[in-house]
Amino acid sequence: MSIPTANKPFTIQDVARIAGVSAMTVSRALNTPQKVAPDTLARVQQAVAQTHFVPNAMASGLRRSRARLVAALLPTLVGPVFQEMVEALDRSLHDRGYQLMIGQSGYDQAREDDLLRATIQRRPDGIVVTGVVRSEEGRRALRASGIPVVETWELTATPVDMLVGFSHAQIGAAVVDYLHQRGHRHIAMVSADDQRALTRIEAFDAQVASLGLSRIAPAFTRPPSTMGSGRQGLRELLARNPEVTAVFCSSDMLALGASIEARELGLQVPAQLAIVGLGDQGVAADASPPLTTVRIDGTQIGRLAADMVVARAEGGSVSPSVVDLGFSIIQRQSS
Amino acid sequence: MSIPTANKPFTIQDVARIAGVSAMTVSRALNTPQKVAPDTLARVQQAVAQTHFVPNAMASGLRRSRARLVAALLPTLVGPVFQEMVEALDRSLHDRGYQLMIGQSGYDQAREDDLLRATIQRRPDGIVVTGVVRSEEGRRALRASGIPVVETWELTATPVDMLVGFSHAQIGAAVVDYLHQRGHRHIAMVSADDQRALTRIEAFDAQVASLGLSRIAPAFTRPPSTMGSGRQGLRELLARNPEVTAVFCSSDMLALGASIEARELGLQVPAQLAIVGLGDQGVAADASPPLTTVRIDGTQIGRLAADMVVARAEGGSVSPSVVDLGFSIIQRQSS
DNA sequence: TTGTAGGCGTTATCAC
DNA sequence: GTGATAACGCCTACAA
Repeated sequence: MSIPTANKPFTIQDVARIAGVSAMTVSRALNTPQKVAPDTLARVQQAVAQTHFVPNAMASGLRRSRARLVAALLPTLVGPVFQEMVEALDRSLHDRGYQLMIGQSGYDQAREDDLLRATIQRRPDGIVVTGVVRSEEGRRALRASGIPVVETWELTATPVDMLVGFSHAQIGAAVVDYLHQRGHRHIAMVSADDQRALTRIEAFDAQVASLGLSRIAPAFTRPPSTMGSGRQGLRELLARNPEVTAVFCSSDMLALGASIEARELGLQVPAQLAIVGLGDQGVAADASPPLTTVRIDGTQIGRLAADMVVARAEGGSVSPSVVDLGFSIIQRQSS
Repeated sequence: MSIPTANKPFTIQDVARIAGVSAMTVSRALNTPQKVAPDTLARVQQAVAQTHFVPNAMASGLRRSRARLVAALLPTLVGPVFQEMVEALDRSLHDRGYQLMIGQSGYDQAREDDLLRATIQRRPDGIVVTGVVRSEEGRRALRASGIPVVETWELTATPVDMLVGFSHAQIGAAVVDYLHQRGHRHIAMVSADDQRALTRIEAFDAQVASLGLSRIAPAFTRPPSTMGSGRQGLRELLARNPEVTAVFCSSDMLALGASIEARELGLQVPAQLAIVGLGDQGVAADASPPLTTVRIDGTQIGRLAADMVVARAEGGSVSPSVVDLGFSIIQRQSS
């Protein structure tokens, strides 16, 4: 076997030469086989097979101004939070002949702008962003690029383009109401501290106040949200505020950790401590006790985002271009 | 604001015109700023800022035959198994100016070949595959492409190109030895049924036999490996073989589920049932009790794969081109 | 049904 | 230090 040095791969020209046709005919055989005579087609296919020719997508994308590629930008791949959405996006896009390209931004602003620029460079047919783009720089770059954009997982009055999300403020308030109705008077949060989480916290605190309860400062966790940080968060919270009888965790993994920690501390869930998670990504239902959680339909977000992006990439228009998907509280045994 | 139709984004020509220079000078200003006069540079930068110009990576990639892109192909993004590796890959590549593109293949053969082709089309500077490529078709396509390839997470006598992995057979045997030494005589597996898992099972069974123990059929789970399937797997296993005193789970999420289920069944871990996981991705250490697990250094795999791919993409050679990273059994309280 | 010419946006090369 | 030219590999438009 030869040393795998940069022996240039075959081009459409090479294949054409081997098949005894023009490059254009090879292109047709590959893209619109019905427009090629059967025996010509066979000769081309034979040459393609023989050379293992794979067309160069940079060249065809350049010529067509269509990359058949959609980019998804996520803060992190760690944890189950965005998996449903990515899964659904991937499936939907694949079915329509688009490839999904995933980029990780971290929860860091500079990194996000970097990634945004790198993504725009590839001229994908669409960009799906997790969360809303906050930097003016990033927003302008996106708009100037002319690429269809879907922001997700959050609402905003000023989307860059399209949006499919839900209200974190509503979630914060709804969870307070839910726990209050179930008799809890000392309720608190174990939460990440990203923008979406802060929005929930603000609404949570406001609702606590409007019900005449006293505000308890949340225990903040560092990203990524893991079982371990959930355990630590709950420990800190209860050390500081032992009167707490109910916690709302900003993700199911945190809630799972909190549940484990509660047991370690000798607290019965839900009798002595009620726990509510966020996301509902399987772990919640599979835990013991099964966790009450705020369900976010990631699959639906992914599907809608794919629909929107593809529609616009193919010249259609999308309406409504802003969708609030809402959420629901799934009651299980942890509360 | 204008309707976001396909108003063509600016090209390097537009920027050149605005800055009053040639396209070539803009290109230099962007790529080798030290080679242009300071005031020219300033004029170009001003024009770039004004237009929000972002260079077209398809065009530059085509011209340079370098995409500054590395593709990682994963069976799934669900679950923590490959996260460490992806995280490390992303970080290493980003630091060197490469972008990481992630593709999901599912555990499906046809889908994998599809994804391989789609990936080769983009002409990335390297491809990192999780697991070894099994289809002859896929292997040939990869070799013909001339793209540096790193297979990971597994060993094989016939790598496509480079490889950084570890021996699943050794793991299977080592876990049997470990549990046997700790006095267990009825040991079994709760396992996924992908190729790597099957290799572990085979070696596990062989070692069980060579120690004179009787073989117990594993409980198979469907991908993805979740806590829920771990719970179900253990339930099935114990229903069939109540004599089992130790289980080896093919991932930490399965082990976590098994641990939960054991508790539900009223079994003390580890007194009545020992549990060993695989992966060591945080959840193992954060569980209660903390889980004994076979540690795989995903970070190291990611880093090495990035090193290898970049070295080769930049014309260097890599040696050794096959690395066995090994594994270690981390003893915690579940065994 | 097939082929020829030209250009997508960028950069290597060589000339000034 | 800067610019003109050509070429990367493919496909649109048009011609045969």
